[in-house]
Amino acid sequence: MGFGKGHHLHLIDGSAFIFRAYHALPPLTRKSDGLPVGAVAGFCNMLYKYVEDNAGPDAPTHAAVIFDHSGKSFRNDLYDKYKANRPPAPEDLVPQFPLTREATRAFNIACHEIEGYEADDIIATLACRAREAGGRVTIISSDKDLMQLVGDGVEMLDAMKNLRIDSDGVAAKFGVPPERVVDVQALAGDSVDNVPGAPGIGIKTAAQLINEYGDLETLLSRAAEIKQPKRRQTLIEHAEQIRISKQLVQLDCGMELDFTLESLEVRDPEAEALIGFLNAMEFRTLTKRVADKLGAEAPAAPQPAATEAPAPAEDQPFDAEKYETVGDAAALQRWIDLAYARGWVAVDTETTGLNEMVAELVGVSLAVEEGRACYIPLTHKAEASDGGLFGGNDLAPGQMPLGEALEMLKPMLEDPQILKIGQNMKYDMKILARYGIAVAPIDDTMLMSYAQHGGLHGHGMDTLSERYLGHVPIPIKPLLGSGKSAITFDRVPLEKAVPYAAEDADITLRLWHALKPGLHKAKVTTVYETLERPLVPVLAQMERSGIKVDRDVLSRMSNAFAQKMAGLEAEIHELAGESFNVGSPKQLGEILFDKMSLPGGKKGKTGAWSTPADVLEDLATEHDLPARVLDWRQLSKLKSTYTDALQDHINKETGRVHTSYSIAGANTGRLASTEPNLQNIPVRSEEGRRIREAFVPEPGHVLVSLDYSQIELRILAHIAGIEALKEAFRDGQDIHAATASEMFNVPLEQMTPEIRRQAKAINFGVIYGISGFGLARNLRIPRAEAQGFIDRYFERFPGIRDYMDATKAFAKEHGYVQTLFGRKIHTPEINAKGPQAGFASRAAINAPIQGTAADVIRRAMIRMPAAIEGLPARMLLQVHDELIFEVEEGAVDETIGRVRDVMEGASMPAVDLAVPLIVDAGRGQSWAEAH
DNA sequence: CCTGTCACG
DNA sequence: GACGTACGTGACAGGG
Repeated sequence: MGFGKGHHLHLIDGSAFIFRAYHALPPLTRKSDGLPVGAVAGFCNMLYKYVEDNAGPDAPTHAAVIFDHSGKSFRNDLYDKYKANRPPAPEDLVPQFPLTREATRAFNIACHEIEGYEADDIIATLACRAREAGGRVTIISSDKDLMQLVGDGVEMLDAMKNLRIDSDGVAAKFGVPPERVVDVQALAGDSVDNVPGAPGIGIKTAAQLINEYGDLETLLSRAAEIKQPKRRQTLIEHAEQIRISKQLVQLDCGMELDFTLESLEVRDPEAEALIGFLNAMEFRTLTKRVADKLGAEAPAAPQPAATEAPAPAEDQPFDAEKYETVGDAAALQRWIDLAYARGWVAVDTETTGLNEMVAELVGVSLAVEEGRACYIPLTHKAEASDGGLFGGNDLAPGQMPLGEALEMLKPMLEDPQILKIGQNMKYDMKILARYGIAVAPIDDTMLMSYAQHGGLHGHGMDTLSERYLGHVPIPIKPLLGSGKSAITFDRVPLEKAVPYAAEDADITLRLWHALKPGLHKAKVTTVYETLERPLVPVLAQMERSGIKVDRDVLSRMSNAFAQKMAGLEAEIHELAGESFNVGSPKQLGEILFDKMSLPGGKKGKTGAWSTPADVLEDLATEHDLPARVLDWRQLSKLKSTYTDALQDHINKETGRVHTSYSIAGANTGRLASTEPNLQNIPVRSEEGRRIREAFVPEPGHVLVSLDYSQIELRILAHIAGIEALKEAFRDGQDIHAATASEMFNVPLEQMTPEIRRQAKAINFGVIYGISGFGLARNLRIPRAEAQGFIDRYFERFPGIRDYMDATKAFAKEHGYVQTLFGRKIHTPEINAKGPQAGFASRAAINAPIQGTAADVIRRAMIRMPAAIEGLPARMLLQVHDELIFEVEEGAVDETIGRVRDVMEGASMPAVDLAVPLIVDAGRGQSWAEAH
């Protein structure tokens, strides 16, 4: 069969697969002989996933995996320094290269490489030929060098981000259409491949020039006309170098191939060959999975006798004596070389504080294997000779100059070939970003723990170290002291700082070894790789962006609140007949329940009166004093938590407020916002909502807010399979009114706000694991009546009860529940008896729903930087179902369009929801207007 | 440091 | 049959 119209060719960039697999996995070795096979294992898993993902209606008719041939390519003849700054492949990866070819053939997928050419050239030639023959092409790679091929039936697919890149995507990245990409690359050059380009010209400028002059040759021939003297000179001076650069980046579409397009036709895998190979590699899980899939029997694998020990026993004891203090360039270079030899390094930064937007770098520690770690002190202060309390500002001796050390570390920290391992890497990334270093790629032990043990325990370093290494880390407290006499880390003497700092990196590396295999065992690798790890750089960027807050607006509100509160306080004291602290529930309770003998008082655990708002609200119908207290409390809350406190969070340098998001804080997968919490800025009361007027855009910009409409109810409808709910959502109905209509037999056109309100409360109750008591309290109706509502609800939507029962049963059996994307939320209390059991079972019912919604918006956020690249728009905040952007005035509509597309399609392609996700958008000169 | 209260989704 | 319950967070003030 010839290749032609209607055919679809997939071209997989094999080398990219290998390197990704290699860095994504710990250094696995084959049990029987110690052959390193980690990259092969990852490669096979990726191929397997690829085959699974591409079995659908859009399946390719032809496919091939293309590899780079070892050795030099024809480009080295053009330019001897081409790719000269690439480090050699890691030692333990080299023997795995031929094995990946074998693996590809075992999957019965065509596999090619040609001496003297790079994979990109073979891919280019095949893509051109397939296009000429009238077929479609998908290139599975994220390599920007391949983007020049896109267009006219050729697309790219970034398998890691699950992102399709078409002409528009290329244009968004390079600012020019695909056919002009080489021109831009020739000008901008590429530091990774060592393509020189034109010095001082980056992608932005290059695109601008190309768009102005049409193409590179025209530009170079008319370079004399360029207005900016610098640019003009650069282009004239480096014309030859730019032409060579173009040859370097230009892919060869016309090379000779020793095989035909036809020969790439997709073939079914042959069970025997594939299983044979996997078994020989001793990949037990994958062998079994493939065998199940192909309906064949997994051969008896050489079973290791050992039981599955959770964490490998540590044979290297912790020994602070072995940690090295790095004080000069030669020593630092040795550690950098060690990192390159391994391909990974654990990194930890020491700073002057916990606030990454303010703290200054004090030192960096590295670890390359268990027990082998160093600390590079950089800005430790000398101890004062007179023994003064604060010491001087002179630097302690024996430290490398900060600039020199960072200059040496930067290439390694940014090298895509070196995996940087950290515990809570967002912190270190943010610190280093302020010194011009963009750390990547990363692994994060905190997130590895969260992905596999969310709900079981905390994920801080101390907890993890004790649990998985049996080692209590050196506490920081004695080093820094506390209270007034506390010092910052740069004042800690080196002999104490080194053991502490180096140990942190050592622990992190050991945790990585201990936790990495567990990801696969717990089947949460995808969760970690698609929902946790890629969020780190996205959040780091958002937090560094911050949001502008108008201090004057807040300050005026604070004053107004203070005045009103003073008035209320006087009234309250008058009504009470005595002066007391209105803010003390204890004292207030004594006034209300002892002195005035009002009913409904309850005492808390401490024996003090409890005075929550709902109790005061009941009393307020009869008495003025509790009514005034409620007003006072609202103002007090707004003032102390928002209008006062927010002002203290305005960063001196940026004039903006920078929250910090905990990725591993909430059990369900939600983020949590701290210092300050920008996820609980008031909105429900009119008075509180005005606080949002203080959140403003920069001049010439607009705040844009996009939020998911009813996302949790939609997910409930999908998960529990409630036909009536699904239909209502598909028809775009008012969901609470539709629920009310169904439950109370009221036609939609006769719906009253009161009936709708009750249905709304029930809908939310269901998400929370409804109880008659809870609903009764929320709606302020008798418990029996509330129970009647619930019974009727279950009758009309029987799928709900089934879902609740099934979820509880699953949790009881497995000890966890799952979201649609595979996130596990552990429910250790589910089998307890006593009141905890009730809590645990409601939490278990809620977790898949809340957690799936959290996963959806995480996916949207991870895709967002690519989606808005090139637009003058920044993502600033996330509030669970809402994303807030700051956008230049002219780009608002375009931004809303792109963001909405990403958000509404965020579940795809992993989960195809049975209901549409709908996103509402708003814009304005404040958050109040935009929301 | 714990508890109560209340802001958000 | 009684008991106690809506899910998930973080910040602040009071009080020991």
